[in-house]
Amino acid sequence: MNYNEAKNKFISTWGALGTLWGINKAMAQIHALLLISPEPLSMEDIMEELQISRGNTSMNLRQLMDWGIVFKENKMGERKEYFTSEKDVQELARQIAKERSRRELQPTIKVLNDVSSIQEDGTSKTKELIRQTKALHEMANNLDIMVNKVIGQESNWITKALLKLIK
Amino acid sequence: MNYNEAKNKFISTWGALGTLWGINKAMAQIHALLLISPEPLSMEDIMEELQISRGNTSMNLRQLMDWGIVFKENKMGERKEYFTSEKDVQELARQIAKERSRRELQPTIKVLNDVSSIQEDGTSKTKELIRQTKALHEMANNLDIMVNKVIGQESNWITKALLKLIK
DNA sequence: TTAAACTTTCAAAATTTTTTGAAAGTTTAA
DNA sequence: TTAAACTTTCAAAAAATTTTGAAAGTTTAA
Repeated sequence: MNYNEAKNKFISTWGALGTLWGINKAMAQIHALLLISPEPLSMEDIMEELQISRGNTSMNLRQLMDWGIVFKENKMGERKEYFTSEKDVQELARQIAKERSRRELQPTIKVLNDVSSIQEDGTSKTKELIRQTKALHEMANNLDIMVNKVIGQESNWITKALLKLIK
Repeated sequence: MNYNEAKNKFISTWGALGTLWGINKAMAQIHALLLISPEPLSMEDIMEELQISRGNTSMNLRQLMDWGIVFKENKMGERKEYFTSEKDVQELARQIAKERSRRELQPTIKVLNDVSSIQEDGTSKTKELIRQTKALHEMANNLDIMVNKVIGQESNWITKALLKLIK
């Protein structure tokens, strides 16, 4: 496998994987491309490399910036905007964990809390609803605590967390 | 909020959340419905409750069974098939973690390994591709080890893992 | 100012995913 | 056997998501 084959394989795998996680292909591929690019890339560069339209590129870059994993960069003396991604994969994971907690875990915990707090009425279906949503609430909450522990940790956390879990 | 409001809120939230994770709405909602149902439900019950077609119900039940989180049950003296979900949420999480590792993490690790093993050629772009895919490989691998630790653990693991991480 | 060089927006088109429902398949009881 | 009671399959329809590209918007240099 030479450089170009490897690059294409990585970008397309990352795209497919994104799809599996509810992230669209273009967004995941732009991220993959920036991640392995030693230099910042312009919108033209990205469009050209991935064969996607200007609008698509613009919108997905914006989303990646909202996620806090891609940044604008300006080269001095140039009007054009360039983009880089977060290069430290631990920091990348931390940022993604943080955003997913904020966007998904926290709203879920809220709903589970509301639902599990309904008035017990003695029927088995109400009992079961309360029991199960309470259990899910507790689990989601513990997960969120774990995620936050990990977010607030210095670099190399994944290795450290692993060690703690193993022993 | 009464029982029906709570039930509907839970089912529709679970559906929306599934969508965010690449699981279709019907599948997530069938799962939610079974999770809070004290009794096993038939296909008719599910179709009726969620207002979805027979084909849709059949296909999604099959997927949930492939995931190992929904089971067929036969009531004696009845030909109809009934379905229940895994009720223990820790076991549920364990099963989901196991399947996601098998379906997503392991293939990803394989590709990252292949891509990061290309021949170094002294160019900065090759160096960066190797460096970044190696870092991702290491991270994916550590995650997989963590997941497997956790899968192989007895019930209540999430609380235990949490305690270990906190101290 | 103006206009060139860029980026963003958004309605429409393309694509992908999900859902439907009827036909085909299966199982069981008689 | 047959037929009733079910479930599964799958092509077509519907729905949801993604992508396009041109027009509108913005910024900078002169």
